[in-house]
Amino acid sequence: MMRDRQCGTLREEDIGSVLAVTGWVFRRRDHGGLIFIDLRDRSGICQVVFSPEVSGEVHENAHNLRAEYVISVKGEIRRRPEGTENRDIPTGLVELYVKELEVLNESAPLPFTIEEAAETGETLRLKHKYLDLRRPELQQNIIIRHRVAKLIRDYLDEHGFLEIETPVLTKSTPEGARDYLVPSRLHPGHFFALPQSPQLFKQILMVAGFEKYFQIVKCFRDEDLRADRQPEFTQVDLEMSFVEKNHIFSLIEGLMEMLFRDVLDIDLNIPFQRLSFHDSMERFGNDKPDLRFGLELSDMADLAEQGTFKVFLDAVQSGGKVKALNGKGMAGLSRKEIDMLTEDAQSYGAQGLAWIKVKNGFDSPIAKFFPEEVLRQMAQRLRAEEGDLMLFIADKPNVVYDVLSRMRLDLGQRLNLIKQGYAFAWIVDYPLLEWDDEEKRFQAMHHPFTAPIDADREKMLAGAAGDKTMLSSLKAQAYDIVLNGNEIGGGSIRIHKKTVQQKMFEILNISEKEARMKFGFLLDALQYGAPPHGGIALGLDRLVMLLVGAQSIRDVIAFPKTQKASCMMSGAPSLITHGQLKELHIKTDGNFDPPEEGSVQGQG
RNA sequence: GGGGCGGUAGUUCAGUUUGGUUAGAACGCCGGCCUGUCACGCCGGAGGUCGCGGGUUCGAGCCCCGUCCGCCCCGCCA
Repeated sequence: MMRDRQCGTLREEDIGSVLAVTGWVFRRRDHGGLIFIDLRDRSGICQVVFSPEVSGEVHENAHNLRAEYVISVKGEIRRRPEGTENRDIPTGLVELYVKELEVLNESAPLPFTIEEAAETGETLRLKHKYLDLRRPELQQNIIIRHRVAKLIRDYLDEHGFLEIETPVLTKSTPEGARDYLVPSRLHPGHFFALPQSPQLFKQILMVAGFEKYFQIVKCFRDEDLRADRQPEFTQVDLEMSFVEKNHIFSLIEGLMEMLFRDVLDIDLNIPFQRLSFHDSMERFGNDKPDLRFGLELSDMADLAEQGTFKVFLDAVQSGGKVKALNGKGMAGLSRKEIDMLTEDAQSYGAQGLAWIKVKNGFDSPIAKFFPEEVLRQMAQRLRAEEGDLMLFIADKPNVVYDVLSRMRLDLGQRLNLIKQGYAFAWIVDYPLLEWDDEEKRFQAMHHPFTAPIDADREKMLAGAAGDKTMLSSLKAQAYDIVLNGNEIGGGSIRIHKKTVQQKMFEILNISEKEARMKFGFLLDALQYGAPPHGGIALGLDRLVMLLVGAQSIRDVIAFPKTQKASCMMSGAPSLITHGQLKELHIKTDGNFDPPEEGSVQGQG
């Protein structure tokens, strides 16, 4: 080892010892006489001192040190002179007086300084990700990510789970997201797909009798990116046999409890609250509510019907909804400010925004359409008091939910309602199916292997595949886990009987031939004694993002991709040679000018 | 595919509204001075394809058209 200790570990008890440390020159303060350097390694920083009184030669050489040079220094640990201690850092009571200096490597001037990297444009940081990652904050994120993964492995191991790998080169399944495809050289015209998740394989592992499987695994989806979505991301994927959803819930609750205690020293309240999909939509407008604050939606349809405001009446009569939020203390808003709220609502898809100020009675352009008593009941239902602003959206149900759920988040922020902390919830009783108006058929809301709730199984098996009302009413044994308004995982109890699975395909209008072609291996497996089973997949990137308080999962992924799914550092994706294309039996249709054989590949 | 914001020195930004002399600041970098600093200080210096292409104009960082890249969002995706 080139060093005796790590920089961040030096303490008072080391005073008098002669030790070697290595690291990067973080900051230098060259006084001409004395030279101070903050030396940084993974553990932290310590101050090293070059004094001509210790060694004239070493002191002379130290003038040439620059930012991010990698050095090894050896010398005596001394107590800092009284009054010069730095109480802000753990090593601040001591310093290393350098007797020997070795420059292990020099560094070119940096494109951005390590300490100010956080304020540097992301393009540049992504291009030089190795420098961005030198920042203590980002390094901490990656270290915590490691710890989380390690804790999860240990926890699941203790609970009898086996980590089993599944193929990365697998079969394309057109359901769900767009696949990343990999051409097969040995099968011209054929393609592998990178897995969107190991769904089918983990179910087959249950049929194989492993009972408890897990994997921390990369998944791939060729869809557009967001701050919390990358084309390749990591799932904590698990599956269990002989379980009901409650078993999965308590397993995951125990896991979260352990993680939050270990990483954040926070005691979570378990079990987490459960909310049906229906209630979540009615109360919060979406199925990933941020439960750190109230500001719930209230249904106003019955009261709206007692007035003569045409927009409200039309909405109710055409099967829509009228719902409202209470803008606490917002009655003082000017007309212009309310117009801005209206613009927000419109940008979220609403036709308009109706409002009533509770201020010396009821102040609103639409107040005249309602009897005083109805207005009072509206206020009562919203718990609106003098000084509040009632905000209404009337439209098709999905528009009302969508607009108000977003306005709820906006107002929560604006009114500073969002409390510090971590609010978990299970969202349960999802509809099994979802009508796809474009394709005029039902889609599986979760995926086609999700079982209906026990109470609905017979109804599903007996019903006609075209019975829209019946099919819409079926509930699934599917569940999502939500944290502070983020979906961090989801899963279901699966169908383990071939007859039910076949019925499911029938409902989804997938022919037997088509089902065989796409999922034949699963159907085969299901007929040989498949146990009841179910599981869940957690988004590791999002979970770590929330644990470290990052704004984007890019900050918890060592080498993330840009919004256009390219890697600024490596230049991927890149053109390939004619020879490579030919070997794969692929012709591209554009004039992309692939590089010639043997030529150096361009960097984007 | 669509909407919004951004791209000017190594970096972060100002300058764009209203086109006009030599495009500025801070930090960083280079040189000098400095023995208790910790964002060290002081003095001096270098550093620019104003993302790229085209257009309008006597004249474009600024106006117009196109295009590329990054970020946020919708669609998409669980």
